[in-house]
Amino acid sequence: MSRIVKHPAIALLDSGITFKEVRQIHAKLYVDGTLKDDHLVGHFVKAVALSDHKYLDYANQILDRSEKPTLFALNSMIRAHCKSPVPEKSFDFYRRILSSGNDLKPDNYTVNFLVQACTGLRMRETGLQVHGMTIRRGFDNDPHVQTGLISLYAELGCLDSCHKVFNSIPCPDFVCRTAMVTACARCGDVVFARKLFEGMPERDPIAWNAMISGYAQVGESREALNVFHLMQLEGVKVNGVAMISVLSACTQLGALDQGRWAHSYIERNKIKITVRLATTLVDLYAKCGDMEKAMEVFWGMEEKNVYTWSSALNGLAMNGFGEKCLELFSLMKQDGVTPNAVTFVSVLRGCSVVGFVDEGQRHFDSMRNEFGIEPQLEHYGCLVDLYARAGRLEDAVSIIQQMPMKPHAAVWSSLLHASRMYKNLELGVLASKKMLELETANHGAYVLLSNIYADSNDWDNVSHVRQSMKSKGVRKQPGCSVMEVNGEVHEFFVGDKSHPKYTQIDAVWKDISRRLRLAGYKADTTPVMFDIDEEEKEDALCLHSEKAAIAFGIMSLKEDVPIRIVKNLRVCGDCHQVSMMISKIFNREIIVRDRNRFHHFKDGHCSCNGFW
DNA sequence: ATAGGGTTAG
Repeated sequence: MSRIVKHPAIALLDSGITFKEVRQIHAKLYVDGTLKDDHLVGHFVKAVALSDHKYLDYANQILDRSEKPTLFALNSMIRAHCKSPVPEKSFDFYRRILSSGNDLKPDNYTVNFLVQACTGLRMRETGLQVHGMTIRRGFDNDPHVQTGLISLYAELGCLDSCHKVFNSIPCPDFVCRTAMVTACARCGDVVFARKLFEGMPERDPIAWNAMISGYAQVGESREALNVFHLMQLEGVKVNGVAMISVLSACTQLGALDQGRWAHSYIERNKIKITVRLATTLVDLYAKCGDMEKAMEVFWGMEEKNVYTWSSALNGLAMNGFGEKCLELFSLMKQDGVTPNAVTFVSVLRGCSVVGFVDEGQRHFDSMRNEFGIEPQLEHYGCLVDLYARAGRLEDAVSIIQQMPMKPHAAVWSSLLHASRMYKNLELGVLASKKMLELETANHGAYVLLSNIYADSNDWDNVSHVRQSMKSKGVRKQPGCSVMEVNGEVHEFFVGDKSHPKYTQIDAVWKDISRRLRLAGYKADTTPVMFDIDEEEKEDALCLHSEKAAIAFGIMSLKEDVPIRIVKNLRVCGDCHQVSMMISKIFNREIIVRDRNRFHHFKDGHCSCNGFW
């Protein structure tokens, strides 16, 4: 048997390479006879196939010219396809192995890549078949395969199966345990994930990252940051991947100071700023309301991908800079970056916040016509919102009637909000009824419906709505505001008195109320009627969570520091008005991120111009 | 000659 020496030209293919170069190398190898050796063809096929998904078809052509493809070459094709956009093609090459008669037999590599292909496909049946096959062929004791199966079942959402596989392994190594930590966290059992993590005899940086991202992905951002601190205490080396999860936790919390600290940590420790990491930074600053900094990072990036552009576009739309969002979208296209379905959600929202109906419609149409993207439910939702906000309620209704899929509650919710804003009782009633058909327990729909009736002084119906709400036992998701002061995250719940400085907050709020009343403020009582429980209403000190947060901000932050609040629900009309007034009376900038967008309150105005 | 666990946008 001859020794296999890799051709130097093949080594060139390891890094990013243009198609032209691939062809040149191919020609060279053909001419010098290298491709007569099937083993070397295997090398070449692997190098081409793995260097870029775009070259997969070409790699296949090379393979087809091979007299007898080697198992290595076919495995390489399976491997390259299983992480491509078309994992199903992996099975074509598996069939080629099987149809080669006795010449070739699937080995542990083959099954491992097939398991990964199933993971990419997220197809239960296929996954189960491949699992059965690994057992039949006796590869279910292979640690790589076992770990792959755990990841597969996690992707399928079958936590039970993950446990079965995991429990069948007598002594799982730390790679396998890490996969299991991720599997549990993704499938919703973050408590067990933590238990496994704590029980690991050996934890490398990847295991730590799995735990941090596990918490970040289920929204337990504070615990994610806690684990990150533990990681540092233990002296584990932190890398860029961990920092992505850390930044993402800060983003969720709206913890700008901690996010800034993480950013400087990255720079201090010379952690390589990849496109992904920088994109996360753009998202961090955008979602913490510091759009200037977000764009500074964005423009500073040498390489940007569709995620990067989409983050920036989303940030601009969320922060109310609709026109800038649309300008940036043009630049994106000029730059040759192809927008995808996610990008269009941000673009359509950008149009929405500035009321550019026609332009929004044009972009919507361009999805299919120019980019071949079939608009999804979300896009129709944006379109309805676009027309509804602009007051074109009838157009919004006709879109809902004509959309090719069943409208979801959010679509009706857009119409409902707009109906109230434009005082269209009839449509408001229709929208809330439709909304409640879809989500019987939607507190917001009841509140808005009752507000609509209250607006038109229809008190019979107000009490009717109220009763049906009670009889159905609808409970409000408790309002919660989060605010960071001196790098510490404070949480405020509606009517909650547990904050250590509650007494002081209460006193400050009383002072604020007094000055608001002096300035002519009258409480908007309609939302109050339904936004709070009986018990709370009797309590003179009841505050929506953002009011408590604002009071705490005023007493804890210097005057020139903006008060930044993240809220889990939409801001109510009363809080919105109060925030505008406080921004003027106290000369404070208040930045509230609610469920959907930002409100930048300054000098008595809000960036949303009353549309939210 | 090849393989398993962690990461970004709605």
